[in-house]
Amino acid sequence: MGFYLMRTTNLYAPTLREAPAGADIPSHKLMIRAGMIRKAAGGLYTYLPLAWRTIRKIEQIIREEMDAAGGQEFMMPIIQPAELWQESGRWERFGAEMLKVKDRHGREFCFGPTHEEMITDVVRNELRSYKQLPCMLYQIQDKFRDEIRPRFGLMRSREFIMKDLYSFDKDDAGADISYQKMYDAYTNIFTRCGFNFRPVEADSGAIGGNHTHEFTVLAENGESDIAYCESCDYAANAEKAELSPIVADKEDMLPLEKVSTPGTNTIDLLCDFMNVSQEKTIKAVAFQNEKDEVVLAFVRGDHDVNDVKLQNAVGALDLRMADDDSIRAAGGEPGFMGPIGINKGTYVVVDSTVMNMFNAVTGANEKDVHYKNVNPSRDFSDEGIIVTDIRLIKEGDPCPHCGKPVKMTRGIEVGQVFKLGTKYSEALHATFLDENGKEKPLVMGCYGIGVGRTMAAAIEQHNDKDGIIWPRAIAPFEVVVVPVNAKVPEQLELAEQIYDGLKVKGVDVLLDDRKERAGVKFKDADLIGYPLRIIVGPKAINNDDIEIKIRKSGEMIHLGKDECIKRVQELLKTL
RNA sequence: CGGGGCAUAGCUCAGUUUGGUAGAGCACCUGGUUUGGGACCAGGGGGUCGCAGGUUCGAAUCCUGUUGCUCCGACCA
Repeated sequence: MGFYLMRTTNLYAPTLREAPAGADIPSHKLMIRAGMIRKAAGGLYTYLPLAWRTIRKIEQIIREEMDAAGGQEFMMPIIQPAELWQESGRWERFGAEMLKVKDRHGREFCFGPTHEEMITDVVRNELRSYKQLPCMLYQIQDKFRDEIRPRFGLMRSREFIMKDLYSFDKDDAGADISYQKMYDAYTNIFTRCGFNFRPVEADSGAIGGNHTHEFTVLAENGESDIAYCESCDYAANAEKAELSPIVADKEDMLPLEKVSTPGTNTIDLLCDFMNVSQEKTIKAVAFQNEKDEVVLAFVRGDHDVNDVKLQNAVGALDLRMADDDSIRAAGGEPGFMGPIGINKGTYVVVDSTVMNMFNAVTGANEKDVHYKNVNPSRDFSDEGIIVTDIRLIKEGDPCPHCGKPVKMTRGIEVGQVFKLGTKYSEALHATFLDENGKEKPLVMGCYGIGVGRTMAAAIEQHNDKDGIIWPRAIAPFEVVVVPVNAKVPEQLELAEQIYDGLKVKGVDVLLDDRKERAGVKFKDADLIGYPLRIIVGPKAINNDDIEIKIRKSGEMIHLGKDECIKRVQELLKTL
């Protein structure tokens, strides 16, 4: 037929029986074992042909949806001049994650960890009129972030492929429309990729901005904790999920009293000693911000601190656990901290729920001493304390939308949509003239998809003990044709005929013509995870009995040569 | 960055305690027998034992330093 035969003998896909030490999660192990990726260094991977085919299919789906939503594809450099980042203030703020380099003249650059500054610079001189708006530009580009701890293969690598689109509108209403278009496009993309996913409300993080959703694939090995509601459509990243204060039953406020509580430096020990429930205690957690100032957070004993909320509450760039010396310097005592008696000027953040408590127990800032009958509404001076929601959501907490108990699950964040507002356009003076000739900053949005991570997430969600189970849309090949014994000319010829027949119909097909034993080829087919396998053996030659095996269900279909092509096309539609 | 672990053949690992000729399985090459779920037999290639110092007649093994990888905690697509 004149088609180039895509043969396994001509495919660089070195499969491995065992995964190298250090690959821990299924997607990482399987990508290595299936001959898809190889590691060059920590967080740096080569995409071998099978992986690259899948990457390109994912990219193609993204392109189609971005274009349909009005996006225009373009390309920016990966190396970016320091000046732009200094202008936006992120040269320092991005920190060590940004890989900085100097050219031969000593001029400073960075490897782009993201492209807000670049794009704003591109448009600021020539996107000047409201008539040019809205405008959406996107690229599919390598980015580099010098991650503290790259891990899980492509899930958290340092160099990674990302689609990023930037929208420019003349006002908030326009930006909302762009945001919604992208939200819908993302929904289409991840649906087409075969995911079980949820768009979740999220914190906007270092990138800035005020409204954002993360598109999260539900999977055991995800790095995000997701709270979601089965009664309504609420879903949020745990670090974002807001909580209303819990109202405790009213009690008479008893007089504040110090009690000796030797050795009770944890909530568990304290509750045992005092014979009270955790709900009657106030837990203290001490942090330090980037200026080494101490931030003391107080939540109910059975609750945990949400450090993202806390960070936002005090406007910190960075928070870490405080060391004991710093705690003492602030007037606290490790293990026995309380809000009463802390030095003025120290950040004291109290969770809203705590303020509703009655006759609670809290540390007295002296070793082996607690206060009892603490009534925050009476005993915590308003002066200098911050009262807000800093609590981490947990399973069973009331849904912020409908009040029903929420569920928790793990997820892999594969995409994120942001309303940036005018943060970057103001910093970089990217303005346009409106209908009245008035100069205004562009209203921006940015929208990212981690392409490699999307591939990894697909494997996390679709695998079994034998290997990968690709959704058809992003499989490296849709079908593999396996002559059981490629040394038998009749089998090879029939397999080639079927290959040609499928190829004519536009099916993405591979011929496993290796002169290996059948078992080897079957094992590889399962490992690599082609959605369909067509087996051409002696039965096919003698009895016109060709077998189609469906990878996902394991189902085996027997049919004749004449029906084969048509049936494969039908089956593919269901996978 | 903090805390643990590891570094020996392409991959998985033994050998290190007690210093004395560098090993196995898988993979690879040759020949033969096999051929519907990772075959078998015979032969073969392949390692400056992460790197640099030191101790010793002699170091994969002991000492010091260093680098890389990896797992656990704080960042993120």
